[in-house]
Amino acid sequence: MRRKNAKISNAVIRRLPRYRRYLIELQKKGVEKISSKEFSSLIGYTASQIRQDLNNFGDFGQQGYGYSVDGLYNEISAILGLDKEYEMVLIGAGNLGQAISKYTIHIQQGFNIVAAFEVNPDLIGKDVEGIPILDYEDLVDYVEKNDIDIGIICVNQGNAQEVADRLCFAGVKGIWNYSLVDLEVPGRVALESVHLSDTLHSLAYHMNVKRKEAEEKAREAEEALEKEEKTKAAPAGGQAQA
Amino acid sequence: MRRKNAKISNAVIRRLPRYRRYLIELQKKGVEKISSKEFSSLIGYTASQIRQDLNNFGDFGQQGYGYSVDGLYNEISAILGLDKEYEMVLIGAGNLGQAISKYTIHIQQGFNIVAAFEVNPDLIGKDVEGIPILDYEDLVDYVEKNDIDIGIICVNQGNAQEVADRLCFAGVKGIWNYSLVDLEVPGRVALESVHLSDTLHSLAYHMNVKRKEAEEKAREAEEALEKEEKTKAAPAGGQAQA
DNA sequence: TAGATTGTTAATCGATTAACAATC
DNA sequence: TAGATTGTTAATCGATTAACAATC
Repeated sequence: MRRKNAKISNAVIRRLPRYRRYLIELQKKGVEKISSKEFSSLIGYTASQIRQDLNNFGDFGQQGYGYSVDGLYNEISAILGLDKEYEMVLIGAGNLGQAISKYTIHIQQGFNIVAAFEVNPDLIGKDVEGIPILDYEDLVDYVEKNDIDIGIICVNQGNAQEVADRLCFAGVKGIWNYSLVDLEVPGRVALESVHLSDTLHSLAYHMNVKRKEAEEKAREAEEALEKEEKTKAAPAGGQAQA
Repeated sequence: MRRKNAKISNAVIRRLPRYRRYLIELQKKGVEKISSKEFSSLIGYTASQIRQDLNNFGDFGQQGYGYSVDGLYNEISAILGLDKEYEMVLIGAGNLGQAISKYTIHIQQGFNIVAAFEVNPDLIGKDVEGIPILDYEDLVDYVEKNDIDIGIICVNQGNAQEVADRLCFAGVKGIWNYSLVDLEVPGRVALESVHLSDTLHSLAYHMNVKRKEAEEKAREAEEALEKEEKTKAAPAGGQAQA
């Protein structure tokens, strides 16, 4: 199988998990093969885009046949690195941190959260579904000794960069950031930031656009109605166009 | 102030909340004005892009001066609709739902969560920081009677579309979706999906790319070293280029 | 006024879509 | 083989960057 080595655009990468989700659904339904055309009508990307995307990584299909659902699922999983295991720590065991951890433990196979870290003495010593909550001061030591791959940052804005610095110093390979800040990390560390409030603001924008559209439409309908009534009031053919 | 009416691309919209976050930081620091060039070095977009983005909505700047930090903050907030209030309900009061609600209540001014809905009888009748947890069967009725704007979906995959259907039927204007599914909603309803696992998978991909890059580099360094040692072993000037 | 910086048009770059030859 | 569908090249579309005239 041929591999291309050009840099893959981020737009493509963001689509891969979605392809994978739909492939899981197809597997559940027992579907064995799918053409780019069928996949297109399911997932909403053009068939052309699907073929282009996949061909960034190899020739996964077969002319005249399509793509094997199992095969494609395995390929995409491997491309995303989901055939590997990851050791993770959580920093900030508040509501959001605890929820994200539970969510990850239950839904994400291969992503193992092994410890949480806190500054709050009321939480240190407790646990989140079996994950011990340790003292934040011991973070660097723990990450180094236990070869942690990923740090999940769920602390408040002000401390997020300091947490990231410690994690990078201690040698993590990736950071999953839920704080509101845009972190700075060295080039060797991968960073994925989930700015929840940004998504809410984007939602608010789109709601307002739709509201304005609806108002505009209502206004036009009203005008049309008024015009009609005027026409009715005037004698038929009264005001000619000329 | 002139307003353009062409459709704004989604790429622009996604940048607006980020501009706003940086403007808040500038306000905190007491900065009163900023040029697109200064803003660029802060936020990481090009000065040209910043001016283009803002000019989609109006002439917010002043030649020879720059942009007023307060003024721009207010404009962007208004564009995003953050000068309004929103009534919200949560559907699915599990770990993630509760955490998202608490997060939203505490951090997002203007977004009011007024009720949560559950099918689990152990949760119905309890509350989340003062928000009552009600019976899911009463959702439509409650949304209609209380003019709810936004529904937050934090239920499991299988039920998400059904929840969305009920919310849309009851008349919400927007849905903030945390389920794993890509929901179908009528055109009049705004939808923002936060696929947390997709972001984790994207992180895994980038980690693996960086790992491969590092391995490649290490391999090259080793080869270079081997070559050097061979050269050292051979007599100086032994193998000439000619 | 001169200098600075915007708003906006033009040029470039990149991503998506269309078309079709290759091939199963 | 004929039909179907991929892989890939070419065309189009859209977004970003550069350049500069307008103007504070």
